[in-house]
Amino acid sequence: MGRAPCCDKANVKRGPWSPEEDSKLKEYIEKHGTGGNWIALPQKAGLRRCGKSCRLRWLNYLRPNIKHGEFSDEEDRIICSLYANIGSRWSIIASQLPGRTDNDIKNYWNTKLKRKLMGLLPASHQRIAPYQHSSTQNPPSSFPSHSSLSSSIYRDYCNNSHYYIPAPASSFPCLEPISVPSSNYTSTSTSTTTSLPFYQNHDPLVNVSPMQYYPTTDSSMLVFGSETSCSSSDGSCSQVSLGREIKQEETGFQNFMFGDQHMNKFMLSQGNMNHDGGEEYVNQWTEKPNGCFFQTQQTALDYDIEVIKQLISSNSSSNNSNNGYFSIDENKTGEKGVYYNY
DNA sequence: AATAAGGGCAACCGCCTTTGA
DNA sequence: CTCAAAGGCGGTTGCCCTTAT
Repeated sequence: MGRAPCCDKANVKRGPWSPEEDSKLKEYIEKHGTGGNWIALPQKAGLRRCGKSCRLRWLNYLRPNIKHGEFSDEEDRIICSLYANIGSRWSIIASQLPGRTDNDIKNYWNTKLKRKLMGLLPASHQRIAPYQHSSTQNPPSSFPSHSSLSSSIYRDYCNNSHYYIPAPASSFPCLEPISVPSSNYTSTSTSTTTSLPFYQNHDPLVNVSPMQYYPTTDSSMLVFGSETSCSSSDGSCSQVSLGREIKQEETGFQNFMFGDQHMNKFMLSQGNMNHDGGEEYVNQWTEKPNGCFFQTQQTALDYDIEVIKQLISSNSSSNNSNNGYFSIDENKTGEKGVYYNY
């Protein structure tokens, strides 16, 4: 026994929208709004369409300020950065690109950008990270300090130093912090569209999914690695681990374990200007009693194109219906979360 | 010129989440 | 608190156009 259909499929028109239908829908919404009820809208607007279809048509095509056409390098960069961190969360990615719809970005990624990354970028244009360890090397035994990693790498990358081979202008110039609207992620967030800096989890010791980034009740922190649901009454939280487990022996800072894939590090962070106008790099990792790491400052947004490539590869080879990026394992529960302030 | 193959994109499908009665 | 309806989202499909043979 399946779910009841949202509309009478036999009596609704499907397929491409005609200009007449477009103008009817547009006119109706401009005059009356959506009324908060898409299901009832088509009838009121005199359309023989499913409400969902109307919604999609409006959101993806008819609503004002929709941008169509070529994506800029800047947009490419943002898409890649976010994809590297959160995977195919198109609506979130779209929220960072004014005028672009999730559908647009999804199509663009699947048809062009992915190919661009996988096929057109010559190896010589891909970044060579100085800290990238070989598979025979032992991973760092302890959590690294900031100075050895993010900030210097970021500067080097931006300056096209010997650590990095300059990328073509059309690929990925120096990256900058990206924020995501907090309202998307947790019931503890406000309804405003305040943006939160968007960080990759670096804690190798926990069962982690970079897709999870929740503002906590402490507004200065983000929690990674676990889906946190807090009951409104007592404030207690249960956490459901969503990521695939990271093997203990693969706990190097720059190496995540996603399924069977080693992932080179990538990171997003936030610059902090000091009084001299220069950037201040004071990343400090502090382990809390509960095993969570806190980073007090971080300055670089950085990722390795290999990360994206491997994500693409793992996606395409995965049988997981959940887009192959991260599977939700609801049977796993954990107490650990990783907190970052910003 | 005809046809096949590939690419691009709008639209649909179905699942999950949210909302409100 | 429960449950159904609606909204939202990501994955997939299928049509149309372009390019290659």
